[in-house]
Amino acid sequence: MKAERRRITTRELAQDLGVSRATIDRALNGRGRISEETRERIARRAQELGYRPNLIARSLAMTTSARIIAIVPKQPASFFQSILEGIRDAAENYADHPFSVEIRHTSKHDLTEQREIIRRLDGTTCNGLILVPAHSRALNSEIDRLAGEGVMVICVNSDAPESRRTTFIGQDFIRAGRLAAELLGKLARGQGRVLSLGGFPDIWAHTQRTLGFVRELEEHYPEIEILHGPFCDDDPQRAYEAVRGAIDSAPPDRPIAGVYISTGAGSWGVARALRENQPRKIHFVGFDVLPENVKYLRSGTIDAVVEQEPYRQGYDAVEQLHRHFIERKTEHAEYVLTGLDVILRNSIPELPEHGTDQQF
Amino acid sequence: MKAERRRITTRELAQDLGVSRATIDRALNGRGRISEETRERIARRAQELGYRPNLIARSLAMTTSARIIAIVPKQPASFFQSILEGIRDAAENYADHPFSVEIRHTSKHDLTEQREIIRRLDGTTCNGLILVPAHSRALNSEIDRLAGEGVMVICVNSDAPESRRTTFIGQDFIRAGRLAAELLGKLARGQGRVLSLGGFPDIWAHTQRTLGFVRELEEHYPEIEILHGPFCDDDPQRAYEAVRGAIDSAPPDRPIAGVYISTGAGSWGVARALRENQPRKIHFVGFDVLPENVKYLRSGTIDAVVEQEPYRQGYDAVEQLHRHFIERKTEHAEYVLTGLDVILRNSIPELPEHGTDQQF
DNA sequence: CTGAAAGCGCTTACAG
DNA sequence: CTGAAAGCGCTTACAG
Repeated sequence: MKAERRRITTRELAQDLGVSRATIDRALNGRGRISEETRERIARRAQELGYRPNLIARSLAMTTSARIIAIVPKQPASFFQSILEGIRDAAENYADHPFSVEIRHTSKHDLTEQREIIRRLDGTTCNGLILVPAHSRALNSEIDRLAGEGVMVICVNSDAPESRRTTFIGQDFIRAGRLAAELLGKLARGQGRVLSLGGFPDIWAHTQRTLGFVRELEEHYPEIEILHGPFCDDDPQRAYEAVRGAIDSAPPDRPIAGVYISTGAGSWGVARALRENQPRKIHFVGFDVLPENVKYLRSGTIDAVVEQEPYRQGYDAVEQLHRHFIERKTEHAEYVLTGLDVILRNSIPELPEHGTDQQF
Repeated sequence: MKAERRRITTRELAQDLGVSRATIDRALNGRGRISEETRERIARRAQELGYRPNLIARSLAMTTSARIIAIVPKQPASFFQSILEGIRDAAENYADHPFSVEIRHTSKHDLTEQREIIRRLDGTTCNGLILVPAHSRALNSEIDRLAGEGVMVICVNSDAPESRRTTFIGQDFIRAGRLAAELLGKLARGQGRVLSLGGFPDIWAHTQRTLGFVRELEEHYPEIEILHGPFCDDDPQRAYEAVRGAIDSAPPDRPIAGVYISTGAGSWGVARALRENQPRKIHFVGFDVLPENVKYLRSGTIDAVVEQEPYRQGYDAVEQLHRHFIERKTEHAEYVLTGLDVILRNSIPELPEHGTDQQF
């Protein structure tokens, strides 16, 4: 890049020190028997001469491969497809390296099924695990067992924050909720009643977003009254009913001015209820660029969604594992924050290729 | 990744066909003398057996290196720093490949200086060029000359659309303008007068954004009246004065409800004028996450900026060149669209590390 | 027009 | 505890 001199090789380093290249390898990569004295001498000299291994040569020479397993739900396809593509593209990118990514599917985003797969894994069958945890706590013991066996576990999209997973890759959920509140507050001009709906009570992403949402309104839009609605899991139908109920039972002099829900699939349930409530305009900020949500964004029923870049989450997870196993980086950020994008109608270029999951 | 069988090598392919590996290489990589007949036979068989070269082995073996030159302005640092970091990080990522990226700085984003550097380049000194064109047309003949000599030219951040550059990496400017209009229209609830200010008349990014802005308002917010203001180049002071003038001369019964400007540096000039106009709230959507704009986002004077992911633009430019020279991909998208993000106060995690350029 | 052989910078049995 | 040598899958002079 800069006018840096050609990098030094193990051969030159070996010659300089009067030892063999095999010894260099043992010293620098901690393999097998070597006297502490020579190890240290070699390490120091390598440092002095600025030795850095040629990673592609290493990759070409290595005989054993790091085995990564990624557990990804099949449904809802419109959401997990993007994470999957990110994982696949990154894996293909590293296809020539001693590094393989195998994908295991669960039928849906379900704790029991996910736990079954993880139970059968151990430190001899894989070196790394990519996971979208279906529960914020219930997988901790399995994750911790794997971590104890030397498996590097990465949580993607949602987190198991108290487990021994190495890294979480995804949204800063608190800020995501705050962002939705900020926009909703602006659109409502800081006035009126806003209905706040929950997702799953046991999914970290959902609870944290609502926390951020409420905090932001309280701090910056004190005149907005928050109407706390029920958890709707990730179920559009329940979200639909909750919104209908709130609209119908609101006193005429204090109507609903805005709606919030902390989940992507719930968002289009909310949107359907609001569409039926035309022509009264109720502001609504949801989550995730799902095909159903895009439809309502186009028609104006959804003002905006906050997006989390699922493709990049998948891609970055593989990259992080590559950095660990191939580049042998030892430091790993606990949080890799991706995607906190406000998506409006004009943010969407065209319909995503994959179809929708259901006829809702 | 999947349970794909081990990839076939040149050695096996050669054995299968009863030729040498050198011949395989000549056939597949179009090097030197080879009879059309054997070339075709080898190509067909390679296809049948699904041969794909091991790219890291290739990189390790190659003796000549692709030379990439990137021309990046030093000022304004707060903006170009990010592009530069993207370029540097990507280049470092490929440090072991026969692929070098050299950065040449201009002092500011200036046509004359930029053209001087390009004039001294040719097909023997470099293979690829990364450029943030300082003019939408005036560099065309130099770009075309380089393209004619086999240099792959990539425009980043702004475009020279009628030149023979291979790819433009950056925003869809029309949509960026539309997005700003959509948000401003929503915030103003489709009512009132909106002042639209220009940037440089010769920078593609600026003119196209304003085009998109005007179209969106006309199509979706027909009741908004557009007040067409002057070009302010990229000068905060001129933007400041234009806004002051418009506010002062607006008739009391038809005040300014919103402001738009198509440039990032202009945005903080607008914001300063609006801050002085407190407490009347005038909506404002600008461009780019510059430190000065972040300040006004925090205080609420700027409602939002539309962001273009400069880091990624730099990174992707290097990656595209790598794909061409190392992976030898022959197809290249003419447009790689990055960053069309709406940034609100809560989108910003913390102040960027680098300082500001001037005391404005 | 084609092939045999050396080499890129590492890792890894194998021998001592 | 240490070294000599083969090998990863390509490219590239060199020879024919």
